[in-house]
Amino acid sequence: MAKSPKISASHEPGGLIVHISGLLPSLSPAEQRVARLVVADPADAARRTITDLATAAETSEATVIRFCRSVGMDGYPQLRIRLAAEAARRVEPPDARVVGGDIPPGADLAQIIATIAFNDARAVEETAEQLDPAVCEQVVEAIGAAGRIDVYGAGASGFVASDFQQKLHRIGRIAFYFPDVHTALTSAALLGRGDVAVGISHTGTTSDVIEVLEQARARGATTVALTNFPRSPITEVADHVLTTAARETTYRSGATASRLAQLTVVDCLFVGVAARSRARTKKALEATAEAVRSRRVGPGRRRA
Amino acid sequence: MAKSPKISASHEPGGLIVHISGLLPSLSPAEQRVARLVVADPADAARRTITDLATAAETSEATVIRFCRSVGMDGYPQLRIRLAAEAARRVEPPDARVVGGDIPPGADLAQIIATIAFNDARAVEETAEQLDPAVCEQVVEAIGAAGRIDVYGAGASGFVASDFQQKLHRIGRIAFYFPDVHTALTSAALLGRGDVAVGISHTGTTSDVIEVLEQARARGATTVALTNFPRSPITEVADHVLTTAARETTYRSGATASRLAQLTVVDCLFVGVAARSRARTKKALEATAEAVRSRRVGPGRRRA
DNA sequence: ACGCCCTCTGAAAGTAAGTTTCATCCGTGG
DNA sequence: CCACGGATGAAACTTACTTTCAGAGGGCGT
Repeated sequence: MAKSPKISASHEPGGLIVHISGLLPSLSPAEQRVARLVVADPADAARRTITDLATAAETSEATVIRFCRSVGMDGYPQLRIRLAAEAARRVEPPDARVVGGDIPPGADLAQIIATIAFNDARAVEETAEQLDPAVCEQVVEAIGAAGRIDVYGAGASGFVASDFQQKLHRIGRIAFYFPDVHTALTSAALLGRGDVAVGISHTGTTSDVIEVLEQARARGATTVALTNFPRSPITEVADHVLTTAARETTYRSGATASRLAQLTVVDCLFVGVAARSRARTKKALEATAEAVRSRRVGPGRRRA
Repeated sequence: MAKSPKISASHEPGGLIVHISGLLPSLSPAEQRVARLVVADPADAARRTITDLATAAETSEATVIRFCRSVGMDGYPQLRIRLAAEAARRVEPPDARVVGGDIPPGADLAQIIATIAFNDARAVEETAEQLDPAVCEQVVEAIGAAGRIDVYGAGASGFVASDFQQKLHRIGRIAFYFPDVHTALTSAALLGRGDVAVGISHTGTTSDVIEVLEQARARGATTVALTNFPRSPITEVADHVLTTAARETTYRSGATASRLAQLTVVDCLFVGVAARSRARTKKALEATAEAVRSRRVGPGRRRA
């Protein structure tokens, strides 16, 4: 019976739907059908009986129950109630077209802007809602006490990794980021107990990042994963897992929403670490700001 | 007949609790006991099973059902769901401190997270609100028709510039980004009529970026500025000005909120350009996604 | 005061919903 | 080709919900 993975959902009163969509890829096909129905219309799902929902998802009641357990609920009634609560909280959708997340072919610029902003803002909010402060705390602790911090990320997540590195560096922490896998592996091999390795991967399946994190862990470093999917492979090599909550649309594979969510998490960690030693940090920040001042012109605001 | 009073509650989705307490005096003693429990803690009631609630109210299940009917519900499950929804709705706005924008010295992680997320989301939303679709349209036109696009940015804005370059490249536009000022200047000197130069600077005062943009303009390129300050120096060398709306807090000079706002704008432009030639774009996006597939592992699964 | 009737109430029977168990059916890897 | 393990639905089972019904009280007319 140690079977049910049961990713904890208890600490995120607001983000059940988000939580479910994050878990979606890790569910079995039949469970995914259920999940999709639930995510598509939580309020409606809450109204249905288990048999009803099972039928709608073209599966059996047993599968629905399995789904409930998979997303961390005790059973169907609990899911139902949480869904109802979630649906109630949901603010009015601005516009049917906008909510879908995808952009209609004939959209004009104003529509595009509204859609993107809406999704981006949502990703940020929902990410914050489902972030576990306890885990963040542990990560902040680890980073604050670390001898050295390595941040890994590839592709789009590489930007975020690099951003994090820069932030940490600015407040006087010894942090590195490597655009190149080989260099990263080399660095990971030099990590040890008390050091921290942070791996960022939206999908959680980027083998480069996973390998490096694995290496870091083998060397005794504390490993942290930042991903959108709580059961993706990267989480298996991480001591602490932080998740974002972006539901990417197919069309804009530029994947900005997830990037914003990642940045938000990174920023939370950054501020958390900074807050641990406010005085020292402030001084460092001022010094770095001063350093670039000469590169600025004018009074920062000029002309009537 | 005509027995159950069944005061309709269906048309007042928000006021179930109010509704119940309103007709509390008209209920029978046993039902009143149930009603009082429900009103006192709707969320708790929603969690209980009918037997449980009956016991707590020192009555029988039958009475609970009668109570449900009395207040206009079909049965207990419906009441439960409505209660859950109701209880969820009365969650309170985050916290006064959170709205302020700055982070109090003694803040704990949860507070920090809420504050940051709130500000980040706000920055994105407000940016979208004040973005001028007409200007965006012109920029999109210019980029869509450009022979070549240069994107400039330094420091934190450099990330965004680089991101934009990558996005444009992904959909087959010829775009460049230069981390180094000298290289950027060289490139700007090679621009001409029909080309586009985009300068990104949060403060709008970064001399490097301004100079490069100026150079580009002198060569006949269309220049675009993305900044938070509509009257900053950079706007004087730009044909089109796009602004973000982030109010940075002093403390987190990492400046994430402004970065998120910038990314959102960039994304809007990107999608706008992409939408101009959907077919070609989609093909390009698919090809690039395919290219990194081999770098992904596993089915995103394998229990803890 | 008595008894009739009417409402309130919970016990128990009945029905529906939710949960568990188990046999079967794949696809995977030896 | 077989053994294995996960996924799945049918059916047995348990729990929750609903209905029925009879008894307890209480007002009120005689």
